Amino acid sequence: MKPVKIRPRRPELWDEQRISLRTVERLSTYRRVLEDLNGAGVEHVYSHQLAKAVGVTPAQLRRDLSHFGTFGSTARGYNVIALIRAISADLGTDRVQNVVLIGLGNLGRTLLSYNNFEDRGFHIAAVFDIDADKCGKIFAGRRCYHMDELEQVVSGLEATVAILATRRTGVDQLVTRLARLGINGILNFVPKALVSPPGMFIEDVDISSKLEKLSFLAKNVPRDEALPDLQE
Amino acid sequence: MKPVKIRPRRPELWDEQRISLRTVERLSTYRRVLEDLNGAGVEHVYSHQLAKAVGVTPAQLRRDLSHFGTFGSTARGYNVIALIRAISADLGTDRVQNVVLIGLGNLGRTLLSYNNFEDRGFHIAAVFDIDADKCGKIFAGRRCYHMDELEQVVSGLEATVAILATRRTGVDQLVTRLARLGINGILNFVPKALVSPPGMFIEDVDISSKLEKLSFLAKNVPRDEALPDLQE
DNA sequence: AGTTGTGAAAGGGTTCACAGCT
DNA sequence: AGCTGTGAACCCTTTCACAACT
Repeated sequence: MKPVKIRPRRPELWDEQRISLRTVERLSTYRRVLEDLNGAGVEHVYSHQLAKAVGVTPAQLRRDLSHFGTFGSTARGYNVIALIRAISADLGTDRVQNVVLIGLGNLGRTLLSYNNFEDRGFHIAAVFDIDADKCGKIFAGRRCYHMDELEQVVSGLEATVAILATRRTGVDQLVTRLARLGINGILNFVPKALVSPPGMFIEDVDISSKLEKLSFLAKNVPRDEALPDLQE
Repeated sequence: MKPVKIRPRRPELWDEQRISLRTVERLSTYRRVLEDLNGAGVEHVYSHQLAKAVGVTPAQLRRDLSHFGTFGSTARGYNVIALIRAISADLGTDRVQNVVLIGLGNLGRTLLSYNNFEDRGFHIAAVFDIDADKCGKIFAGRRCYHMDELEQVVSGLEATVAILATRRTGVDQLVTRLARLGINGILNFVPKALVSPPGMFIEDVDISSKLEKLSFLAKNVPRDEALPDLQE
């Protein structure tokens, strides 16, 4: 995975500031664990404590954070709330973002009623399906629109991310349609390798693939090789 | 991500055969795309063709495959069916595997009726929930068992992988219970950093985290930096 | 004494480029 | 001519280890 050149908040770092996407992924988990600590009333945490709780090395945690600024104090470690705020700001989840959901099958409806999204700063603002029977009906408080209304509805939402939970047929055209609407990130549940237009980021969620990985490990890795800290 | 020492099928390669887990993950997608090609009647494929279809470089594809044997012919490239068989054998999905599903909320029920698992060689052989109201009832053809029956039911299944779709409370104890039952792989949908007993592999599926990654990219990456081939 | 942030080193993964083959 | 499989080079990521600090 190539690192990505980011647009830093402080212009003096503009040139050649590169962040690994792995670092970004870990930021999510850091924040989630920090929320737990905060809920438990913890105010300050040392890198080795937080690192243990998320399953990384202290050095990696400190390195990851150092890309975004210096948050720690030598005496007390990291202020939990301040660090949550800082990570949220970097991820862009410090304000609620509208996302669009396409496909209201079993999976789509489950995602729609998945509270975790709202908790983490994402609001499913509109839902779409091709099935005319579903359109007009209300699902988890949202009226379902027909795919034909996509352009019209989405343009008013300022959404940049779409969740794809449709069947395989026609997804490629759908992706280009979304790109034209200003969507530049897709969370893809369709088990198919999408062709991504320039400027579009696609994150695949392939659950079967994870099962296959586990199957491989169960089959090939001797018990004593399996380390407790194996992380993704 | 550390590479993993595997138990090679050919003993002459025993010492120091190491496979990157990234390679294993890609194997899944190779196979999926190969199935498509096979369905379209394609018999042979060159590395550059297959690589383009899955979104990796030809060199990487060849390198990945080379860890498991030599499958290609200089003249005709790779035989599609033979390669599917070889990858399936390596992943361990050449025979159907029983898996266990724990938690029958919205998500659990969706996973239960998700055909993709069966298509890819995984059979959900038993489902469990704590809710006494659900137990005894039939969901997608499977009787729901109570968590108390876990030991009794699972021991007869020869399952090595469990899918966790429960609430957060009590998951850690659940993981150790599963470990004692011979489960050594967990597909975890619970948004919590699990502590993994020795010998246990845990794959987290954190959908919100992927949204956060997309949010970061949308916010920080200049349009012209977003490459069409950005893969995970 | 014990922590953070970070140069430098080590380790791991990807790509290059070509020998060997058809 | 054009492919595969692979040593070697390159690049990216993680870890080490320590100066600066409280």
